[in-house]
Amino acid sequence: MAANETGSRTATLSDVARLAGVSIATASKALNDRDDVAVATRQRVLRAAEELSFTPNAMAKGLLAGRTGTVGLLTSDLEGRFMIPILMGAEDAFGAGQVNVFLCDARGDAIREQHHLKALLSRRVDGIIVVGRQTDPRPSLGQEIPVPVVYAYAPSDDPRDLSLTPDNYVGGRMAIEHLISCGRTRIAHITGDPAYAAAQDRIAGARAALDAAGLELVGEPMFSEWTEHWGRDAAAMLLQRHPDVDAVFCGSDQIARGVLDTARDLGRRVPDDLAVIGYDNWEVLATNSRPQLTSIDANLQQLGRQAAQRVFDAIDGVDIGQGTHHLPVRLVIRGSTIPRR
Amino acid sequence: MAANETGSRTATLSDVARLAGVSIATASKALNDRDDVAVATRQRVLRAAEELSFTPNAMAKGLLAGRTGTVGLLTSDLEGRFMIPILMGAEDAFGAGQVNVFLCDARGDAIREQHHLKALLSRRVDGIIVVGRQTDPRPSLGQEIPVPVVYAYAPSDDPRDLSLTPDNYVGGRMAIEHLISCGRTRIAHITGDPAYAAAQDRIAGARAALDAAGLELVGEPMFSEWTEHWGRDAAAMLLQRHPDVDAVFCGSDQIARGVLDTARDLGRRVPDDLAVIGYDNWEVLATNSRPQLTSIDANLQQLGRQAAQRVFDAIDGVDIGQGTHHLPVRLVIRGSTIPRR
DNA sequence: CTGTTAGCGCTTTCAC
DNA sequence: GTGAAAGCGCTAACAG
Repeated sequence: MAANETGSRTATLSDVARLAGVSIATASKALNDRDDVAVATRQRVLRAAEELSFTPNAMAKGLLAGRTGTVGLLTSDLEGRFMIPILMGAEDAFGAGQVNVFLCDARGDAIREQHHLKALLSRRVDGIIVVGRQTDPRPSLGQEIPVPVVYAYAPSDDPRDLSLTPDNYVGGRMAIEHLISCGRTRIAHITGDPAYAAAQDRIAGARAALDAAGLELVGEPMFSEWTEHWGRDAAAMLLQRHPDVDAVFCGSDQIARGVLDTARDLGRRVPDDLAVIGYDNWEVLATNSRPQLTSIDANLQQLGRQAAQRVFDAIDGVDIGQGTHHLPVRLVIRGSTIPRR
Repeated sequence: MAANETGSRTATLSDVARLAGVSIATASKALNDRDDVAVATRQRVLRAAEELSFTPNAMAKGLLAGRTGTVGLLTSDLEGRFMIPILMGAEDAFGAGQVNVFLCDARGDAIREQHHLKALLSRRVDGIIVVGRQTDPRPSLGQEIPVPVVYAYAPSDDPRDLSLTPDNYVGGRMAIEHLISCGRTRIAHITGDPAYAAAQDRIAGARAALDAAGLELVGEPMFSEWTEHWGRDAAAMLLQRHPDVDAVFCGSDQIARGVLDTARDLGRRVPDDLAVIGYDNWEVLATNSRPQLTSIDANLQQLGRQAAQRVFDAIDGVDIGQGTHHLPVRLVIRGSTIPRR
């Protein structure tokens, strides 16, 4: 019997009742631990259910209850590195209870997203989390959705929605403050695509921290792609133009890896001659570099968990508020900024 | 109205019927494109549905139809790199139609898996895809599941189940054949944890290819972790012990990155002096190295798609067979084995 | 304590 | 063409 086709229809509550010799209602009560059932009867019902390997039909239940114990996760870019931890966090928060997650990947396509949204609504999900692929604001799903919606990572462009997004401004500030506290004063910035809100927010934070210390960025921020290649090329240019830099704040761990490569090629010792800090704390990159990479971690899993929690709260009727909330990030210090003893 | 609590209950079919001035039955027929409805009536019903933004209740439908248009995706390691493409492939295959995916991550915990399985069954999913985190066989869910089950990546340990897994043997063979076709004859192998079936299968394939060419591996396969660190250390040992190697087959792209690093440090030119081939074709690693990394791609997205297709077929009553099927992998050639002109 | 009854929202005969 | 009625599997009053 490949891939299991048991001919027999799955057992229903009435099958259980019949086998136990009681009414459906009594069977229901027994199975749901209601206290107005004789112990002996409950035993009999439980045994019957066991024997038939009875599994209650969640849909029938949902039909009555009005809630399905189901939430929709509407992502736009499953492949993206940032989606996964958020998704895990959400799954975690839900997984504990009776909730299951519908995963829908719109592949960044608005039409598909609308289609998925419709499907979720028709499945009567109790709530929806929308996970974007960047921290740039995305179009709101609108205010007409009959269930609570929370936006994670990419905030909604409608301030009436509730959005949770990592605090890139503070991230940029923390990175610089760390470098300064390591005694660096000639700090440059290499980052990715200037069109990303993330890039700009981090720069703003970085500049604020420099300002506060009476410092300035060495040269202008260098923009291009979020890749190792760019990190290498940019570092080469930087070190030639400004040989006196003593630290580089990188917009991503990938860029930082490239910077480390070039520093090595040019005989600059990290962190002694040059401190390097990355962003995202992509473990597999950050812990396998030489030296290991100090980085800013956006706590995405926690962000996902919080989004889920908010959806829960809203389902329970709690007012979860609105607007875009910037969640704390954290600094993870490794050998690329602090010499190991 | 944050997070959208529209006070009014979502519209039901009977609301639509009332507004259109017809019976529920007629409204149902009109909305489902049944042909025994007058054109004018249908128009009226459709307009009413539109006006109330009526969304049919999939659960009520499912109760009647006996199928839910829903499949369960039971993964054991969401974080893993291999899960995602499979998951995407499956979502793709399903997404086209009316099917939605329930995502459950068991975090590699059998208890949690059982719990999730129960939840899926009670939600009356039409089928289940089980995605493992390695290519080592995993415990079967058993033959008692009332819906079709397909195992992806990690095969089931029960041959009565249907499993789809990448062909690591052929992958190993292809890697070596490619190196040989590049004129290499002194080939070594650096790989990860010997306890992984993947590691052993690839070695077996590699040895077969070497045999066929009358060659032998240089030294024994070097086992440890699947990390860049190990790749660097192993390469250093290898090049010292066997300075005459002209190619290294690596068990993962991460290891290969490490090997490239060391080769560079020791002044070995890649690919001229030393050809390097990785495994997994992890794009972000493979395309950002110097030179770019030739690698074996397991076509995971396609594997996911196929798994979904099989589940579909089984739902439609097609016999999908049983046993473990090894799906083709492919060689992606880049600069680490072939000099760029 | 237990069983009867009435639905949840929808589709589907089967009369009219 | 259209509508009344019978459920899908289950829970929640309410009687007994």
